[in-house]
Amino acid sequence: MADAQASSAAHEAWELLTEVMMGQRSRMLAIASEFDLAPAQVMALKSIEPGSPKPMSELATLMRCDNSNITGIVDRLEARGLVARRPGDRDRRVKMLEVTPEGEELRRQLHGRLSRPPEPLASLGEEDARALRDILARALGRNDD
Amino acid sequence: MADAQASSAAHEAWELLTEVMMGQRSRMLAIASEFDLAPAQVMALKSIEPGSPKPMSELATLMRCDNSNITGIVDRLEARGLVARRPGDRDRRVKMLEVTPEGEELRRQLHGRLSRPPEPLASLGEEDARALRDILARALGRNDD
DNA sequence: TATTGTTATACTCTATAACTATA
DNA sequence: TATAGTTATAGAGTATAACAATA
Repeated sequence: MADAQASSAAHEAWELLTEVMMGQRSRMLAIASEFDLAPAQVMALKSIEPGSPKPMSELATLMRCDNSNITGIVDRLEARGLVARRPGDRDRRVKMLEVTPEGEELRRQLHGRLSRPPEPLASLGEEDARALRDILARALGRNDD
Repeated sequence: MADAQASSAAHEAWELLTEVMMGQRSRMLAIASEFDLAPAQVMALKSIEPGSPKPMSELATLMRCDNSNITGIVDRLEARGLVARRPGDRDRRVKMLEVTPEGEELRRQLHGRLSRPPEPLASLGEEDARALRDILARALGRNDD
């Protein structure tokens, strides 16, 4: 019964969180189209960190989609000069993805736009913002004790 | 400078929140495919509440997409017997969308799967869960004071 | 034999523009 | 003229299956 009580507050929190997320959908879409990128392209670009090339299959895993999709997504990013395919060193079947200088710049701009807290969070008082941060850190297992 | 401090905690909270949301993506996709629905179809079905028919244009607004997309999405839901188009009472140009009994049942099942808090939230202690709920309620303007 | 990435195919989502039937 | 919904079209994402090169 302690369990039922516990899940009630978590349940309500999840419903509110869902609402926050839904509210961000249009913002994300707007930012993506600002940069003339499809949402999947944004996700791919965010996933490839400068300085640490990734096999295509790893990108597929991160994006939870089939390898065959990645071919097209990377084709389009490569056509725009944002990422590049490089042959793998050991296994000649794999192709490593890396961000070009242009890609890095766009990535920076994207991050600048996406990392800004949306209205609901920005409107929180300092005390609430800190408490929220700490609770989320615990939820994600970033224990600071 | 109080502002810079304030946005720092909100900023960190937003980064953590983004992480929570990303973690839910595959869950959402999995649940959608469990019911043989595309993500946009899930969103449409969730948006049409039983007992309160909606014009197609209103669905387009809710889903942040063009009217023309809604035609196809509703076509497929209607072909599966989940929603129905009904002529508008006053303005004969509009078509009202309503959920069929089958649609209501599927909606119920969907909600049952989607409304369950995901791992990070479910793992929170009761005190954190309540605090999280209250902070999110304030963030969304659900003031209880 | 198994795996990485590609290609071919088919379906869904998306926006734009042109169209219809109403208003 | 303007609006609600459709159709036509084109581009992008998605999964499946078949394939080439490599392991």
